[in-house]
Amino acid sequence: MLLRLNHHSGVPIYLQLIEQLKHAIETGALRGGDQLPTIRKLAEDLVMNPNTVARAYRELEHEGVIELRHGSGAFVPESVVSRAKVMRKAQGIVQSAMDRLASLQLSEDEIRRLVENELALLRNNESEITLD
Amino acid sequence: MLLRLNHHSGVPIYLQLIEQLKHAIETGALRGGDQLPTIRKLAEDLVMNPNTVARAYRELEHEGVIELRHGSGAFVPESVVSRAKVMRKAQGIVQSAMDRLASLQLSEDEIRRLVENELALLRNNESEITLD
DNA sequence: AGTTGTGTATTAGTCTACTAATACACTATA
DNA sequence: TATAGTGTATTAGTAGACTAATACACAACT
Repeated sequence: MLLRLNHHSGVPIYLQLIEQLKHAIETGALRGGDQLPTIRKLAEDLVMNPNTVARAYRELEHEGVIELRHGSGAFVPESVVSRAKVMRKAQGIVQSAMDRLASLQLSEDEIRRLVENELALLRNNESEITLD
Repeated sequence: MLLRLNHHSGVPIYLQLIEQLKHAIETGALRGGDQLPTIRKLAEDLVMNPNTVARAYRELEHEGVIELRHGSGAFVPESVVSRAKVMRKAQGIVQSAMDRLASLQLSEDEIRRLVENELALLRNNESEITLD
């Protein structure tokens, strides 16, 4: 398994870990039933605190991507296989949208704001203040 | 001009201001050549520190959306009119993509991660760590 | 020139996200 | 039931983002 981490990007390590582990599952590097590296083992290899790895694992479990067994380890459930297909489809949607946006000369921050705006609309929880 | 602000959403006020002011321009509530509300005036109306408004204005200028004239005020340059069209197009792209993603039952965080992933790919600045 | 209204800069306080240090609790196996 | 290996919980330190307090600098107008 190959993990790409960047300690100087400003992106929290635990988020990068989540992304990379998901990628490993989606590409088949990790398959249903497989056991993931131990929290301590991975923390040692990556030279970081076990809690940081634990946080990534915890969130992955919360999203249903992995399964944590207290005292035993972390495992990839069989069910994620079909989910991987969905994620690949989603990734394609995002990629084509980003490509089209990039050709419009938008900055990254502007793209992020458009996305956040749409997400907020799908949620809808705002109050109003009126000026003359 | 109507401003929608939410002090309890966790989204920084200055970012909400940026979004709302852009929206005002894109919808035509603010037109080319118009003067925006004074920093102090807007800060007073919205009951916040002038620096917070100033920050929003500063970033909007950095993005070319408004023009700051030291001692005079903040203005909407004529050039933003064509840009508004581009932004409307971009907004449409994002909206359709978000709709399709939402129908795939993705969480907001998952969508954000896909977006960040694509943005990173368009940039490309990572180092690798290999595990056995 | 003076005055008033404008944006700008500096500094500091507060809050939260992130990471780490450390101790705890569960499970498997001998 | 002992022990080694696993995930879990609590607490604290650090850094950065956000906002505010305050003083500065420029521009228009008399």
